[in-house]
Amino acid sequence: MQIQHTPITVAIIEDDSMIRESYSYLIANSEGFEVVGAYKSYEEAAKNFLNIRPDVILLDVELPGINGIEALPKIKKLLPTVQILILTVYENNETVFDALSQGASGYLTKNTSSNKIIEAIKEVLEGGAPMSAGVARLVINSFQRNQNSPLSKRETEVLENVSLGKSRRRIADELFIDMETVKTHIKNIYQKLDVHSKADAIKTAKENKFI
Amino acid sequence: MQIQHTPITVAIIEDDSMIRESYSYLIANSEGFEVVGAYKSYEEAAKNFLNIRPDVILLDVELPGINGIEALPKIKKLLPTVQILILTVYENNETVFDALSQGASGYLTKNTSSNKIIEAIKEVLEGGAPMSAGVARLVINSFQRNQNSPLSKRETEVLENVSLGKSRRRIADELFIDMETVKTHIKNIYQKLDVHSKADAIKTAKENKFI
DNA sequence: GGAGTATCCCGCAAATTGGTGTAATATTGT
DNA sequence: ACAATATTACACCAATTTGCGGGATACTCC
Repeated sequence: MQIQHTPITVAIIEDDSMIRESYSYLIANSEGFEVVGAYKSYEEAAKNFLNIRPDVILLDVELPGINGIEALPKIKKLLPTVQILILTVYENNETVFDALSQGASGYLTKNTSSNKIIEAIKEVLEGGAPMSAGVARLVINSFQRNQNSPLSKRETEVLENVSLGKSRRRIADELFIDMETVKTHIKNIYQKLDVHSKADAIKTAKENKFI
Repeated sequence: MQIQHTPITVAIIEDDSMIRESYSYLIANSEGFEVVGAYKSYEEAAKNFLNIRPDVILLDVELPGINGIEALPKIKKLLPTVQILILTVYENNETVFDALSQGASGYLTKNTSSNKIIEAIKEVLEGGAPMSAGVARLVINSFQRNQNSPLSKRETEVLENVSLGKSRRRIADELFIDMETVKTHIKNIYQKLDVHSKADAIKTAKENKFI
């Protein structure tokens, strides 16, 4: 029941006309919101973006022509300050992380309820990052270390430095130990991980979240 | 208004008795929830954990003795399936990422409203990852690439592979190009980033989110 | 007391790295 | 269509790094 001096302007890019229109209807009928564009492809949207300048864009991933992920950086280039919310059925690792790394500020799956979408639009404009539960868990899991690492604390530290591209000499200097010690640690790391090279050690360690 | 056959059991570790008791009261008076322990330190909690086995733990970061971050892996070891929610005033990068990498399943700041805390407990048990808006944004920002990278697509690809510890030969093989080409790319990368070594290139690129 | 961790030492062959050039072809933006 | 970038490739060189083999001392935790 608050007075909105300037309504929040929203654009939608979604190829399914049913979904597109239902979102349009939902948002247009929410107090303080205005739908300033609804398009079925990035190409169609791009023609009008510079005139309409929405605050928030709801973006589908599976689109004809340029898909949502590819569209993200292009949109950001045209409208650097716009907040982009992904709205899709895809909830697999790769799509989520690609979208986030390309500049999405939020990620909702299509089973999200109407009022949660409205909430999400408000939240993203207040500096939040709305995510569906499953997406949030994916994201958080990506940070979690394996608690059962076979590597000791020091070994983990050494391998982390190796993964930053540092040479043994440099690691030794930074950890205030002898290069021979670093050598021994790496030798032991290789043995524990059953690998025979830097690259394989980093790969195995990352896959198992030891580093 | 649904029937809870087995209430959700919650434990709280929080040194401020005011806050601890107010959370206890709040949760104990919510339908379907039971507070099975409220402690002012990890040490105190650890004595009782194996008997009470809560579903969810609300954990403060600033604690006397072992702090919340250090307590996380210890709790996980005692109770591998428990869901831990961090509840704190700290919202800086380091604390958030430390907590998540040590196994926290959610991160709430202390200005979170009562019913949002109850929501968060439910959410985390349903496989979600409740976060305050600011924390969510921190987490999402950590994924975002810099859109103004001076590196070309191929150069970025090469540098990513370098950062995985791969040798030039191996990168060449995997990208189906000559090793000399990889060398040229690396040469150009060094020039663009104004560095003279692998480690510095990776460091600069990561700091600026080029990779 | 034994297992694991952390530290340091030696030697050696093979591979990798970083620097200096040059240059053809392809792609992209205006 | 032109200019700038990007991508590809080649040559020569010195220095450094890497991975593997062996062995040693000391400290901690259970």
